Amino acid sequence: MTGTESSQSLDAVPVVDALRAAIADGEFVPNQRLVEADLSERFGASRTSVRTALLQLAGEGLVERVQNRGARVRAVSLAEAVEITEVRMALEGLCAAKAAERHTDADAGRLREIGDAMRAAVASGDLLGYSELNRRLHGLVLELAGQSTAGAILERLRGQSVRHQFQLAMHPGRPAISLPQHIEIIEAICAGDAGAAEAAMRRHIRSVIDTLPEVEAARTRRFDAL
Amino acid sequence: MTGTESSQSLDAVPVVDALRAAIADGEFVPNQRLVEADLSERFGASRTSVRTALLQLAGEGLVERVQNRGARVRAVSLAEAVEITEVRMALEGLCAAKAAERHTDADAGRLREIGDAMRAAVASGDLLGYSELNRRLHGLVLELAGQSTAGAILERLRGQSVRHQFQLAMHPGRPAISLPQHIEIIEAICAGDAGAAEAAMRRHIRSVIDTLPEVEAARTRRFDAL
DNA sequence: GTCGCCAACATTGTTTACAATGTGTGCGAA
DNA sequence: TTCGCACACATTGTAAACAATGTTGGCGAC
Repeated sequence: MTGTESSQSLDAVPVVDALRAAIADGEFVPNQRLVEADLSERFGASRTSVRTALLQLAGEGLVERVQNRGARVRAVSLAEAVEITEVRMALEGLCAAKAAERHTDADAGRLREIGDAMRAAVASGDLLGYSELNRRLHGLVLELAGQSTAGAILERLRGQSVRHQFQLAMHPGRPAISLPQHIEIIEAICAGDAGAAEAAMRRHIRSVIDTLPEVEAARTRRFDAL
Repeated sequence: MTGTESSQSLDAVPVVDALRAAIADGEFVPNQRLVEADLSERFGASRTSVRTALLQLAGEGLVERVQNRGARVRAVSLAEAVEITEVRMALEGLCAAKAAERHTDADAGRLREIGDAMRAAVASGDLLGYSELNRRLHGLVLELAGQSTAGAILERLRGQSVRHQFQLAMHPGRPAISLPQHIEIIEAICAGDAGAAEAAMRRHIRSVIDTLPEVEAARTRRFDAL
């Protein structure tokens, strides 16, 4: 008895959401096998529900399936994380440009609000708070862009690279680099300069890409130390 | 062939492919209901297989499903087609830049070969041939880019907008506009100029976006004439 | 005549049992 | 010992029956 069952089962939450959350939270590590029968018991759902959930998550790129050999949590390599982030660069660049064209004065206020909060978080060394604000900023840009297609794709990609992204936020010295980039993005959008907004967003994400290898190196060092 | 065909769709491989092809070929029109039992008989498969296929195609954005009310072919509006093409612009721009950086001399030969064939097709008024060459060019750029993430996304988007794209190829006067753009893309990639390749690709797809409303207008006119 | 309700139908969602496939293990022979 | 082979186990894939849900048409009341 895992004891977690009474609270979360009762299938109030669809299996697919529970599984996605479990993977995102790291309860299942990359390459871990996902046996249908086990998950069925874990979530108190039928094997069919688990099966369809696995199908869907395979479509989202969170799990890998091979015929007659089951599913496992997909491990995204550094190279794949770079690829994913390059796609994000292109797509979020597009969204930043659109946001610059479409935003209202009220939207500008919301953007600057996040910018101010970011400055405060960095000043006080609140890494988790800054990480959360980072999510909110990128999310708001996406919302202002009104690009549902790009938005859906970015959401999926975020799920795939959530582990790498999280490590990034904790990388030493990272906020000092990314804060001015964020401010630059916000100001370009508020100024209604689509070209500048796209360029600023791309510069920002390019620097993320350049930092990914360091994050990976730090992770492997930590792993080797065990 | 960025393909590496969905090695994750092991449930009902034949059914899902057959259904996808049927939708792409227009055998099922947008908004047409897809009743599981009917499809089951149509493809000689069990209802379960059809069901998982529908699940997967819903994930690919080709069909829409509402709880307890079944599935239907997703109709992509003009606005959605524009959004999709804007995403394609960003992603294919990225791929063009990568292709410029990574291509070999042999690759350049293949690119120019397609370019020459395109000139010939336009000169002889071979619309279908030109349309096919267009597909091959974009596919080759994608292959040279070696971006499997972007490739998979673009493949999905192509499936969603295949109808609009096809109409586009038949649009009068279109080849005269797109041919020099294609040549420009090819030359920029062969020159190894990533920035120019990306810019050329984006200009090309921007012009596709600008043409989409006309195509839609022509389509509705043809529809009204019936 | 129209509105609302109820019952029959059509269709999807879920559970269960069964078949097919892949994997590992132990036995026997060279 | 070690290699092959066959059998048993674990796991996934498929099918069919059953339950739940939404839809449609008709009947009666106002």
